[in-house]
Amino acid sequence: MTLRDVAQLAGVSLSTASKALNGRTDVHPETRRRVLDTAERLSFKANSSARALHTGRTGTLGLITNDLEGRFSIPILMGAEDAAGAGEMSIFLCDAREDAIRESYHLRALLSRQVDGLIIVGSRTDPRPSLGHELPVPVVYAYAPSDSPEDLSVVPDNVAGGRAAVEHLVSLGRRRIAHIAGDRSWVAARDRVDGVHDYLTEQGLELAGGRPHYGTWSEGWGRGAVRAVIEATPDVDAIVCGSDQIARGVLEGLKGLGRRVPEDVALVSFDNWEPFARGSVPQLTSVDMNFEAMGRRAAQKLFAAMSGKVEQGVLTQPCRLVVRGSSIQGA
Amino acid sequence: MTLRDVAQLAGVSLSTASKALNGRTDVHPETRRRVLDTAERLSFKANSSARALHTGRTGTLGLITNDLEGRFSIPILMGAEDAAGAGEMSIFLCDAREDAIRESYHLRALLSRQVDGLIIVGSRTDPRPSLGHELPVPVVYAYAPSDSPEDLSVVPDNVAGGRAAVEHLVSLGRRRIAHIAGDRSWVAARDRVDGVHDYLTEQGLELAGGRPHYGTWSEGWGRGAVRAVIEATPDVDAIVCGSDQIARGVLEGLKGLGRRVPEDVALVSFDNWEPFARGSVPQLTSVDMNFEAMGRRAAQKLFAAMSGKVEQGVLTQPCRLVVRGSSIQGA
DNA sequence: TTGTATGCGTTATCAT
DNA sequence: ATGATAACGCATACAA
Repeated sequence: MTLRDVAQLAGVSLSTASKALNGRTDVHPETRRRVLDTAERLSFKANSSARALHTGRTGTLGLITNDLEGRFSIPILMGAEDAAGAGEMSIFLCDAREDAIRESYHLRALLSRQVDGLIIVGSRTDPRPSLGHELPVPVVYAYAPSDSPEDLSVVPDNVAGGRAAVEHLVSLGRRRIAHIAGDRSWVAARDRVDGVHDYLTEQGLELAGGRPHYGTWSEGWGRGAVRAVIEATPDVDAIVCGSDQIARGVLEGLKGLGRRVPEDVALVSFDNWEPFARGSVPQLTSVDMNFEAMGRRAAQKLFAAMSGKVEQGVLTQPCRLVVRGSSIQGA
Repeated sequence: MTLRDVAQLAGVSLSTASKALNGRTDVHPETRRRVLDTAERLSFKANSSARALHTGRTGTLGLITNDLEGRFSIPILMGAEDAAGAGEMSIFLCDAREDAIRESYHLRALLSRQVDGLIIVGSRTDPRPSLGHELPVPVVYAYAPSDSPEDLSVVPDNVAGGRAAVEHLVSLGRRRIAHIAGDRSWVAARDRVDGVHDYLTEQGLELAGGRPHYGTWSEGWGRGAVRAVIEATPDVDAIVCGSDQIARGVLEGLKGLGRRVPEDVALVSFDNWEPFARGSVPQLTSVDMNFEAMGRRAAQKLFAAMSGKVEQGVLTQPCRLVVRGSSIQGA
């Protein structure tokens, strides 16, 4: 099924058929209708290799991801699909599995496929090595920013997320707030801590126990840490947890200690990973990273760069507090 | 950077350069080396649109998925990447979001991009509508089988998985085994029940309480159901749970009832979704669906079909029991 | 063994 | 308004 067939059946020349299908001017309305009709009838779709060969644009994006479970990359992919609009763009998804060799391998393959742009998704918000500035197509880094200020990156605003979490608790009248955080070596953990600390300081408050408790991103850490927190500051009335998984551990620990959530201790966590956040009793109030919006934004910036509007630096994507039963009774 | 440039710098003609790079015979070793060297030096990669236009093969696969979180599709994608071998294939990932309109839309787009084959991933193992047999490229259905016997599908062997789960419990000496299953309307739930039932019957045993307990795929269902089970059959010494999430609820419920796991009651579940299976205390013994192997298999079958070896029917992919602390002390 | 010439399906330029 | 024709970059049949 080629354009030639369509042209023949419509009784026009190849070039007229092309113009008609591409919505160009200088083609009689009647002729255009006839061409469109026959194309529809034959369910003709232009061969995109041929088109790409001529136009130099393939209408494809490369998405290289490094998060093994696709927890970030699938929503980001969906956002990018949306941003592209009526399916003008198709996306190659490659999994680099945190391996630089594999990543550069995928990179070469994608460039050879003449993708129009690249989105690089990391597994944590710590800066990652830049792919360099010699690439023939624009690149946007998502979730993990590039370590080069000349690149463009989109990352979640974890500091604002931390503020939002603790602001919510304060607005509920809680004042003795502890923070059981994630892994100190992760920027995300420290950013969240910073946001919490900033807001408390502004309000003339401070963390129960005077400092955050760093650990690991696990339920086990939450279970263990909450014992220490309750022991050190028995009057604590709220806990900010570094992730939903930590919160699940904290919740379990609090039950074991006879504290009710949210009556005695309110909980707010991060990620809003629904299987975890909505599986517990009570469900978790959590700060959502807005991955899909991040994907949309990344793709939009990519399109902008493709049309010449290059931008640099790190853009932050607002987070969104989702309130559930762990912080408000009856929610 | 085109082949012409490479040829020019290597001092040969276009066609000689092409032959040299494509490893064809009838080219002087010395000449080939010179061409390969210059290609390497210029980091030349053939324009795949041009190649595709000529050969009719794009070296791309389309993967249309319907599972929102990418829990199935990412491992399946990885498996397919592996099966393709040294990165010969790139994969378009499209998310149809359980929407037939969107699916057919992606389908059209992928066909217009001349993908060499298609993998269609569903969100549950119930049969799904076939895309038809008029497609110009081979299709393999993964996880959710096609409802047409003329198509080729690869699905997890949930019946064998159910057998494996209960066989493990019986081998540990458990005899009063209950089954808190998932949603009865899902084939996966019924298959797992069937496997459990078959093995028990073979062994002259039967389920504690005489029948499985169907519900929903949630922690909440597990929490509630386990109370009823313990009440009805207080001497139960093992429970097969329809999913890891159900098992998490069951585990929590058992603790509330003062039963120890695994000493009093052993637990086996399905999915081996690590964040859940490894987050609890004890960790969950679980039946893994082997998604990555499923992806490899699907891709292999696709490649076979692409080279003429068409197959039909539903292939089952073996599951794998992962033993952890919920069934064996000290594990 | 090497080079010349042709075609893949499309778009774009230029006559008509 | 329409149509002939030349690219796009590569692979191959065929001539040298």
